[in-house]
Amino acid sequence: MNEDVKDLNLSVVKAFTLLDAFTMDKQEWGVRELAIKKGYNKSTTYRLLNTLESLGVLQKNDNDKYLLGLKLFELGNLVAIHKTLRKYSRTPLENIAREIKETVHFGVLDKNQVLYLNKTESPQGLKVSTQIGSYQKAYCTAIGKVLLAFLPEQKLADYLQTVSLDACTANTITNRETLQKELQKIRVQEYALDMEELELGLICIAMPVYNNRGEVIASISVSGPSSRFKLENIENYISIIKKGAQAIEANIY
Amino acid sequence: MNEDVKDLNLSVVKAFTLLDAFTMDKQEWGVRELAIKKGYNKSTTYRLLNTLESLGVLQKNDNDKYLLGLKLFELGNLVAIHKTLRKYSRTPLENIAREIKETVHFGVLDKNQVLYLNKTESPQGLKVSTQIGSYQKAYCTAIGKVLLAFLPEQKLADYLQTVSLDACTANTITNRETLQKELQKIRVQEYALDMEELELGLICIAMPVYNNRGEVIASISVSGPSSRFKLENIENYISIIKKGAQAIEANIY
DNA sequence: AAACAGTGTTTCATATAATGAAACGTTTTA
DNA sequence: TAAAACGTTTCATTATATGAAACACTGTTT
Repeated sequence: MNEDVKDLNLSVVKAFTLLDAFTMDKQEWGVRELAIKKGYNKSTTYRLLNTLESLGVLQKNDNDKYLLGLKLFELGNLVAIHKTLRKYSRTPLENIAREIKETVHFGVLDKNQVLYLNKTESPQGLKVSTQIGSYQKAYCTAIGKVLLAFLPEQKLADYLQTVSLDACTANTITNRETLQKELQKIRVQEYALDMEELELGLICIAMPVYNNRGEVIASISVSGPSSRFKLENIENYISIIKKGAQAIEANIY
Repeated sequence: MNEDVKDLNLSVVKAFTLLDAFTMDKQEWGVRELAIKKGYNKSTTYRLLNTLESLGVLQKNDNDKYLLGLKLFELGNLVAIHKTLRKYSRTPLENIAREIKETVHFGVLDKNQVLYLNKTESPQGLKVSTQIGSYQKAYCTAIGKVLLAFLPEQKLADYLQTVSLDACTANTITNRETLQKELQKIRVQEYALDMEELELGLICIAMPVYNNRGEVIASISVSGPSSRFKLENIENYISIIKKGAQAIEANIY
């Protein structure tokens, strides 16, 4: 946590630490509960929240609870990195979803995790739902395994050394050597499968997206419940996803 | 500026003031230039930027310049308010754009300005391009005029009293009474036109989106260059946009 | 090659501004 | 009706943000 002890502005750190408490699962916070949650003094928390509200970073609900505010929406839309990727992935993802009728995700690797940049949800009732902008473990998702597989050798080695391979389901790869072999296989076949490795009942298939220097910069996945997702369709899926990947590749540098 | 003199955390205010310097037009900032721009001390600016970087709010470029970071992308995607609107506007906007082949915008009123929540760009070369999450003056845009027209009486009165009607082009409505009459007309006909009132050569048509209590909560617009945008097509445009508005209305509460 | 200008970075004494315990109003719950 | 729960304000204290100046590094100019 306190790695470098650089001389940071503590108030600003606290402010963003407070903001981190706002998640999909808990979108509303009162002063007191947030102070307790983060271990800050009530007064401090109160003033920070107040400050953030006056900046439009937070806004108050009817219940006097705080919510993330539109300033963050504004700033979030200005983030330059990956913006192009998001923009040009939209239509191809939709085309894939239309053909396969399952949820399609688009992500990159950031800080050794999968960062979801875009998605198109399945039109069907039973579907996967991931939060855009959220992170997920790389080693147990199809997208993540694709991105890991095509990582430069040294970066992959670093990852494999430092990552903690916790089991999410009984199928999760928790052994470094097994993972290494899996990644080798993915490099050859140019797609990755996630056979309920992250979540029981959830199967995904992912393929790489290349830039024009031949580097893998992103990945597309299709996810569905194991009840629908039949392995005999894989060849079909692959060709549809490949088409989408190429459509994205045509637009990026 | 210093309206209430509430006791705010100044560091946090400064941090966000720095972030506000990052715009579409200027996405990169160095320490020194940003310090000068905001009138802060170089050391202070340096430390704030450093802090923000360590939080992932900013990230460094190759050139040692700072860019908005992925933390903001993450937070921006969690902003609950208007999220539903964004989600359900996507497909209808695309359908409109496909039929009309012009850029389609979707926005709400926030702090008396138009906040753009979503868009689908025209497939044609010559097109309007607005930044999602950005704000625009209400009184000289079609979306804005629709949203003003259906504002509760008191709120509209407040707006008309306080707004400064600056001319953007020769066509901008700069007279309060003229604007009031225009809004009256919009209420009746249920659509607004922007005849080069914001920008020369740019014409827009906008229509309201209602919630199920009959209140106007958002607006859809179609924008195109005056060279293409013919008034004889208006009836056609109206019916296409109306269809889109209804598709959105079907999904929101 | 030396001087210079333009950067980011670090230092350190100083004063400002963030801090927290406690008290104060409200509203909600028992 | 008491008590608990919550947001808000106060005020003395001390922690910490501050800024001028020096430093280090880079590329440009003379």
